[in-house]
Amino acid sequence: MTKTRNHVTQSERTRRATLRDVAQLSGVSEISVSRVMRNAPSVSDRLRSRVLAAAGELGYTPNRLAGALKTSSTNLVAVIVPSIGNGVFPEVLDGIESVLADAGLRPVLGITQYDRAQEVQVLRDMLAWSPMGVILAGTDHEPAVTRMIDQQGIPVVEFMDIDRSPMQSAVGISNVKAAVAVADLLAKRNYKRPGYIGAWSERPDRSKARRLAFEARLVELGIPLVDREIASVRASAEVGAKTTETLLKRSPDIDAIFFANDDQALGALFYCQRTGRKVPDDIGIIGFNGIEIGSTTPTILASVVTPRFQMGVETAKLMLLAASDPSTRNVIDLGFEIRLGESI
Amino acid sequence: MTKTRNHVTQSERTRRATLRDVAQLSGVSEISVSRVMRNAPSVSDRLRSRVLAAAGELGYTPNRLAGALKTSSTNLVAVIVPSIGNGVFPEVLDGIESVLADAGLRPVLGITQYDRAQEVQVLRDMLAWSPMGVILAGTDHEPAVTRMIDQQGIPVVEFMDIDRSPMQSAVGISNVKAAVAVADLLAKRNYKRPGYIGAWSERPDRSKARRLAFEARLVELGIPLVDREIASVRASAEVGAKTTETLLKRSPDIDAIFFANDDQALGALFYCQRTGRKVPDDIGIIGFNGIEIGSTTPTILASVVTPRFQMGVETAKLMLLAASDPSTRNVIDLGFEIRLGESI
DNA sequence: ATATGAAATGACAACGTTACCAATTTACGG
DNA sequence: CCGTAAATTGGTAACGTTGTCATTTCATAT
Repeated sequence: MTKTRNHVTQSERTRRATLRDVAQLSGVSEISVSRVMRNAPSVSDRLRSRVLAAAGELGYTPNRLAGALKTSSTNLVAVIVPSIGNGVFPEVLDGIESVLADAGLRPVLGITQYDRAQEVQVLRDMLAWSPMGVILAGTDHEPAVTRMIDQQGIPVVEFMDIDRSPMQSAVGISNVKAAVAVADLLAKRNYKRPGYIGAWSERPDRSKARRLAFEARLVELGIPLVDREIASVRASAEVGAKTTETLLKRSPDIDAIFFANDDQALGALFYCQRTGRKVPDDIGIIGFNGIEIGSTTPTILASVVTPRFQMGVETAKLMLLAASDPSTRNVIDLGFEIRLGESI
Repeated sequence: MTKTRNHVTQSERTRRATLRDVAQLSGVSEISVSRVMRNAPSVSDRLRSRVLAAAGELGYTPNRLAGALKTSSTNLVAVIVPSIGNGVFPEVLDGIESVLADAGLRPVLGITQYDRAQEVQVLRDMLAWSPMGVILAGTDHEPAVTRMIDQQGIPVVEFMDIDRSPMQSAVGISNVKAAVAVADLLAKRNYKRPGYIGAWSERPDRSKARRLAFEARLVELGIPLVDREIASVRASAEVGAKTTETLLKRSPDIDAIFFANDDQALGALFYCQRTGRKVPDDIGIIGFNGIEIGSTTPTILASVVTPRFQMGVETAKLMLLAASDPSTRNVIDLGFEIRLGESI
């Protein structure tokens, strides 16, 4: 037998145990240890228990780098989102993780800061780890993204909106339908002079598409948009108050505002109350996403409630499905619900 | 030369390009290609450009599984948190990611659901990938966690609280100091009958430690805690309203409540206003974390403001430091600030 | 007992990369 | 133009695992 190591260095002591160590201690072959660790079939109980004992004694942990190299498959899932600080993504991520974890898969996180070029770079970096799949936010990506994923031949699931057709599968809601529904609601409630407020963190096209659909519908309804304001910073309640102030100063006769997110909408709600405007009598407010706090405010915030956790769950489920059947091509519309609240 | 593949299968076409492919196309050795891809020194410009051309043509991406196996080092950082749906962790994670990304490192995400046993399991799973470091929430872990990390000999940084001594390094605030500060504030504002409200998502000991410190200080100040209520579900505004109702029904003479989180505190604030209790005249409310919305409410929420993003940033920086100098042992107290607001 | 097939076990060669050393080329002073 | 050192290039052997195939052991029917 070849003596690979003929000098026992200090690192010898702390070296991570390998299959070989376990095999030697338990007096079986390496491949048998491998089979035991993987719960592969064709292993006798006697051998299994002997191996497990040795593995326990050595504190052996399989080295997935080696295993993955050999099988060229990992339990890693690349999850790339625009942001994670606040807003909707943490909740979606929560749903994703909960399903992946049960399936023994691990999310590897990438954040793009809403920058398409960064998405490409992050994806490239992640693909070097041979993830078994990729989860992306939105359906609007650089061509390179599609190309790289196609080349790897792994499943992709896109979550958030389903207004454009996805690379393979997608889970989300129709932002267009939501925008139309809000416009219809405003008309039904007899608002005549609607406005729109968004923010930087709503930059991607799904938000723009939503706004355009909103404006188009308003025109159809005969109550065209009076004015809009898109903050150039991340959405927050503070910013919501500021943008509302700006918008109302410029167009004081606006009688309802559709916000691209609830943070701004709440800020606006509080701003109006502080400045003596009656909501919804003087001005109607409706937000987007249906964050929890909005349903407990003294004036309950109207909002388009999106199923964020469930979106994550369904996204991950679709990933599992695609893993077992690569031909999977699904688009799941989770729909939305309008919480009327008391602000509209 | 050995012909490794003598049958060109269909997969041959889609097979991911390897060093060998690039080497053959560019007419250099594999090791030279490796050097070019890693920007290793001792490569002539001529060779470099030839290799890069070939790599580009083949769409070659290095296989990190192989590289990592050989060097037994990765750019992966295991990040294990109790939860991610809402609350403080997304913001910390945001800070962590922003620093790691700049350093070319990737967070691999693990969620424990506040379950210590799960933390062990998740960590074990992640260590199989030989991460270059581990980031954990809190300083209270199963002995197995410490053991496994020690055995791997990699850096750990614990973030959140720094009241117990960390395995290696930690970044956070002192929950004990914060609790004492709140108790002192209540005394100074002449509250006499304080209460405490927490929730399930505050389960770990850092929250308990905070509560105990709060109670102990109140005793010292001669205004012992009147009553407390710990919701057995995740914190939310809705739950905050409910727990407040329960607490005040049981102990109607409570004149101030310290909440373990701002979600519940906001719910309580709204609940009191809805039910005609004047805040802070009838009852004082102070929360924990200082979430943004609390600073725009008509009655600004008093809260202990914690530097969550910065906590993530400093945590990741410490990880980088420990990566270059494994003997790093730091404890960074980021401190907190009390936003007095208008609710206390 | 013996034949027969199934179950259990093992030997060996990869997977794609990089560390380590050796070989070759280049640069430059005398 | 030569010798020497530095810079550049390459050969070989791992890293720790698993797929493939061969070999051994075992159970069962005859």
